[in-house]
Amino acid sequence: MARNKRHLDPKIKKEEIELVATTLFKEKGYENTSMAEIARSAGVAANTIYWYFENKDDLLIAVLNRVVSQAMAEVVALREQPLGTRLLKLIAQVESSGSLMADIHSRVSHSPKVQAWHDQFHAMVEQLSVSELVNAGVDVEEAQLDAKLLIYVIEGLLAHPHKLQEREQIIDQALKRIFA
Amino acid sequence: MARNKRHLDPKIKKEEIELVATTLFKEKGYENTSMAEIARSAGVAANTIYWYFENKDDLLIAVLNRVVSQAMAEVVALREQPLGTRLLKLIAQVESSGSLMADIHSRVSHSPKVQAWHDQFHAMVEQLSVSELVNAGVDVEEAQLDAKLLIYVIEGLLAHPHKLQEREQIIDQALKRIFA
DNA sequence: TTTGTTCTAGAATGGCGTTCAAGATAAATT
DNA sequence: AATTTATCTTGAACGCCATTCTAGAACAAA
Repeated sequence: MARNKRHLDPKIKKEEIELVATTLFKEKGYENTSMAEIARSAGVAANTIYWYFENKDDLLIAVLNRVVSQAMAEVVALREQPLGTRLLKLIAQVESSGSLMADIHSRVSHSPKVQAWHDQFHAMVEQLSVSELVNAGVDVEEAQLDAKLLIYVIEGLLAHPHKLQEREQIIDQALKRIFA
Repeated sequence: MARNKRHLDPKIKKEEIELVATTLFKEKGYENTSMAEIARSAGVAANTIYWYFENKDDLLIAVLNRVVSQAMAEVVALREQPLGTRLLKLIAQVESSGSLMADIHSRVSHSPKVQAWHDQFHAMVEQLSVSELVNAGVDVEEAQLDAKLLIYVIEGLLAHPHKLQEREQIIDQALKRIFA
């Protein structure tokens, strides 16, 4: 017993755990997914996960990096499209990640690492938004503030359920107010 | 043993539990406060709480009602003040409740009751915001959308740390954009 | 005095994230 | 080829948590 599966490439093992965790976190949310379940789905013992990740929050961060980098790639492919269209697409993307974004916020107070990830992510998004706004003709000084407004509106849209049409209306309104 | 404390007015007992829970939830957040700790602080056995409340989420709802009704009273006292001032005061109020607002969002997916409370609370705040905006001269049709924008911005401010000055700037900017 | 309702608490349950100790496997060194 | 070392894997346990079970105490009504 205590059979070892070293013959399976160990680099794939970590990958597999991240992949399974990504799926489960997206489907059922962070809190509703137990380490035991992740392990079962990945075909390893529960404590094996702890060889690759310090704890559950670290696994969450790995999942987040994975999800964000993929989303970024898909959003970059859409440059040339108008800002509103891209925002809606971005929101749809993030929304397909289920409650992941909400999960981040609820873990921020528990884990300094998640906190750090969150802050950095916010800074990045804010920077991107500012340059988008400046590009679109907003005064440089005000772009900083407008970016925050826009981000908070988007977070609100993500955190609360909306019909697609409602979402479009709200985004339109936000842009209209900013570019009035 | 199994000494009973009936001589202490039982209506005060429930009150005491709610009061202690309010303090602890505000101080340390919902997830970081255990039922055992609440019970200890209230001077009862852990399971006694379950006579008064179905579960921890129900206790949270009782605490929320308590906090909100108090906050509402203090905000009403400020009518006559301009909208921006009142918003800042409101945010300061809510912020003094620690991570309570964030805790709601993180419990919404776990408890249908918390979900219902959250939805109702949102509807109420939205209604109030709409009438504020209409009062302040915003077109009735647009007030609906602007209210959502405003609420999401406020939620964003609550969910993320800001210096007082930053907060004022962001609120000013939001109002400026809406009333442009 | 008896009966019933309201309340209390010790003990147990089951689930969770996490740690421990004991190995198995494969690679590196002799 | 033999031995040591580093890398992995695991069953079993730990401590904490929300919650439930069961027995019974306190009081009110009959």
